[in-house]
Amino acid sequence: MLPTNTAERLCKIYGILQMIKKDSGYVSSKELASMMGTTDFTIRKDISALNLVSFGRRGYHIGELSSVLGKALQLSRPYRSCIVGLGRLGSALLDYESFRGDGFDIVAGFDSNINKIERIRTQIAVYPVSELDQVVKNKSIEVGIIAVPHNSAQEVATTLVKSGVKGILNFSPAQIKVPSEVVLYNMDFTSALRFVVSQI
Amino acid sequence: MLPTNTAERLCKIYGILQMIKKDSGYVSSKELASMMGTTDFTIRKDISALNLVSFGRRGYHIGELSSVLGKALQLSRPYRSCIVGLGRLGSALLDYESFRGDGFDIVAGFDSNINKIERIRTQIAVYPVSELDQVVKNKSIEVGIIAVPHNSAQEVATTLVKSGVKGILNFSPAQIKVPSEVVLYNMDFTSALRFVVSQI
DNA sequence: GACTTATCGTGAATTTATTCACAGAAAGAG
DNA sequence: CTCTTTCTGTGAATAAATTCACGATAAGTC
Ligand SMILES: NC(=O)c1ccc[n+]([C@@H]2O[C@H](COP(=O)([O-])OP(=O)(O)OC[C@H]3O[C@@H](n4cnc5c(N)ncnc54)[C@H](O)[C@@H]3O)[C@@H](O)[C@H]2O)c1
Ligand SMILES: NC(=O)c1ccc[n+]([C@@H]2O[C@H](COP(=O)([O-])OP(=O)(O)OC[C@H]3O[C@@H](n4cnc5c(N)ncnc54)[C@H](O)[C@@H]3O)[C@@H](O)[C@H]2O)c1
Repeated sequence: MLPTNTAERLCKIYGILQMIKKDSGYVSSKELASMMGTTDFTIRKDISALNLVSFGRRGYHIGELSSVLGKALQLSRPYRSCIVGLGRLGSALLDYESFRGDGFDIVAGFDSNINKIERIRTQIAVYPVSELDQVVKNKSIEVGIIAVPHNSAQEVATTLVKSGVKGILNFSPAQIKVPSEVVLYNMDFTSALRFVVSQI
Repeated sequence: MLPTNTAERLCKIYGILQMIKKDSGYVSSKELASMMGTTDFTIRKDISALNLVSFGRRGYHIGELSSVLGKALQLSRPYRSCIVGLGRLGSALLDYESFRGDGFDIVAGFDSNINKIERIRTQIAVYPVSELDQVVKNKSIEVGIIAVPHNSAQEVATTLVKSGVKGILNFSPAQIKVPSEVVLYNMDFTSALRFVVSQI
């Protein structure tokens, strides 16, 4: 498996490639490095983990690199995903159309508040959280996005895992636990802000 | 200065301490480790960088550790912050009351859309983005949170830096550049989702 | 007060990540 | 066709981060 830091950077590179796809067909390690705030050797080392052979003095062919990365990172097919908790943040995520183009198919939203579910206006199907297990199984949802208050986060995570979700993106500040075979990534805004001021 | 990973974990620890403050007065490296998904030696090494002396068989005194961490990470005073871009995400952030309790004083919001500014209902003062420079200077705002579309992100970042902001949290997927003395942290949801599926 | 136990602090060992240095490949110029 | 330039790929060197091992300390127990 790819080293963690390498995988993280490769995901970033993949995103950049999607954005610049229309531009001239090649991109160099130096250009990528300057966009990502790292060095060209790091980029080359990262990419060299993919056994891509594309020499010359023009850099990497964007289409080719993109496709190799897509395979290595398993990004070449869309992932069925859901959002749990449709408050301020969750409903913003539900409405974010770019996810589809980025390879994430948001196919369901869940909330515990029935009134909220009735009021919500969106293309995406929304359900009471009591149906989470059933819907996740029926729709073979693989990724769960948690946007509930921190005191409900563990409970939601546990249900998601039981229902068969393979990966979780957690927006709550709660420290949740999942079995080691399930991938968990935390996006804690407050921690991020704290890190920023700690580095000032 | 603290090693990057250490600083990041210490911020997380600080957040945990704030949450469990009411509980019994001590917490051990093992407990922290299990909450954070790391090991007890790592926690102890991290904390040992702070020259905290607190022996015994009860672990760390929560109040004491919290105060030492607050000093080391410069978190012991509130930081004046602003949000630029009051769309779906930005307005959710503007409304997130917990930031205040977490030591971040959101004192202004900005948007380029005048109609939006008039319609927004919030306690926090909102301004057209044309006044950003002036307001940031007048209110001595230190931290900027970017929630504008990716094609405006660099422009906003440049203005924030010119106005004197010291740290930036960027929610757009754009790869923005700032002078090295300004702290930049990116929260790219799509990259995070990609990382999750790459690890599945 | 001696004994037991849970926990910390930290130097040393190990693993992981980054950086360097340079050979090799292709594109373009003359 | 040869020379120059601009890239990549990668083994070796360096740096950073994590893990281990264990002595030291204080709380609780008898
Ligand atoms: N809003 C922000 O800008 C912001 C910033 C930082 C962190 N967060 C975190 O993101 C999470 C969501 O924040 P928010 O502002 O959207 O909160 P919110 O209160 O607006 O929304 C939470 C939603 O979750 C629903 N909910 C509660 N328990 C549930 C359960 N067990 N199952 C399903 N749904 C449930 C509620 O009905 C509500 O609709 C929180 O953990 C918060 O700490 C939000
Ligand atoms: N909404 C989400 O859930 C989500 C998810 C992932 C990433 N993001 C990113 O977060 C950012 C904001 O997303 P959003 O969904 O809130 O977008 P949005 O379109 O709802 O809001 C963007 C806001 O920025 C304002 N704006 C545009 N240019 C500006 C400028 N130069 N100065 C000040 N304000 C300006 C617009 O008027 C609008 O109000 C985007 O970069 C998006 O890619 C959002």
